[in-house]
Amino acid sequence: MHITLEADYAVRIVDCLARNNKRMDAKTLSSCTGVTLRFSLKILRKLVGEGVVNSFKGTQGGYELAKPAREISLGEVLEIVEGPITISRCVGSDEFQCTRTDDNACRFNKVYAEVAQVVKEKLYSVNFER
Amino acid sequence: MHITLEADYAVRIVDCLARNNKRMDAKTLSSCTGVTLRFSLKILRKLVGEGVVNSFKGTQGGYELAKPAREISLGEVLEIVEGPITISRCVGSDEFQCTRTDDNACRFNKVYAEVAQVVKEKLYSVNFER
DNA sequence: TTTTAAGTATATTTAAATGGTATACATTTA
DNA sequence: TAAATGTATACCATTTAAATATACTTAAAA
Repeated sequence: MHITLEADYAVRIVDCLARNNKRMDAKTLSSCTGVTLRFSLKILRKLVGEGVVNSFKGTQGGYELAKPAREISLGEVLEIVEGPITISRCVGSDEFQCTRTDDNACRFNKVYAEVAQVVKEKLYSVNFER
Repeated sequence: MHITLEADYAVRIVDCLARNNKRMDAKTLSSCTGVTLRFSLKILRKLVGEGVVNSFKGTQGGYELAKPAREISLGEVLEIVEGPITISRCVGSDEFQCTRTDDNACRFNKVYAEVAQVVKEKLYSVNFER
């Protein structure tokens, strides 16, 4: 029940941008966060795609937060990289569907859903403002 | 942020024992839970080792709960199979230790620890009584 | 118009975790 | 003592995660 390294990296990157509060190129971000350049680019693309980060091409190009740090939540960043926060694989309408037929099969899925909800609330209550 | 299939299997097995409330051999448990016999045995060993299930050898042997279903929590079973419930890899004194040195590195680990605590409380509040 | 930096797309590689098997052996009880 | 059952250890296969590589395109500023 861990977050992936990639998700942790994404958090570092957003945090780095939030703390410096200026446009930064991928190379600088890479050394700031300790994430390899290539992998940084990969993650940055996802963040840009979901509207958390803006990118700028050309000289003096780079990345900056697309909105105030206060409006970016930890949960948001994690879900961009990890997908929806769920505990059980059955809960949530993923591609993974439970195939069990006995009625007691999913007795605990209700619990898992509740847990996921609590986790979500907690993670969305934290933002990147210093 | 999912539980593993193995953990889900372990829950099924304990649940099956709790619902039937009698000694059951591995083969029966296997067909009851839909987990392969071999893999059931592997999981059962862990459950026996941690005192959740008792095993009996010989003819009429098999497995039964080592204590009342009410006293076995979902969290307990999950942690037996998955290890300690944590969100970040740094939090919790695992073998994995954070090597980052900048002071902002673990700004979010406090949050992760809180989340893990909430998850734990929720999972330990549910037991296997019908 | 050249340089710098990012975008896109795809593919490969490596490593770790997960899920599942196989073999050989030990114990118990009818 | 034989049949049924559990134990221990090692192994293998698959999947997922993490990281790298290649090649080409687009955009902006000096």
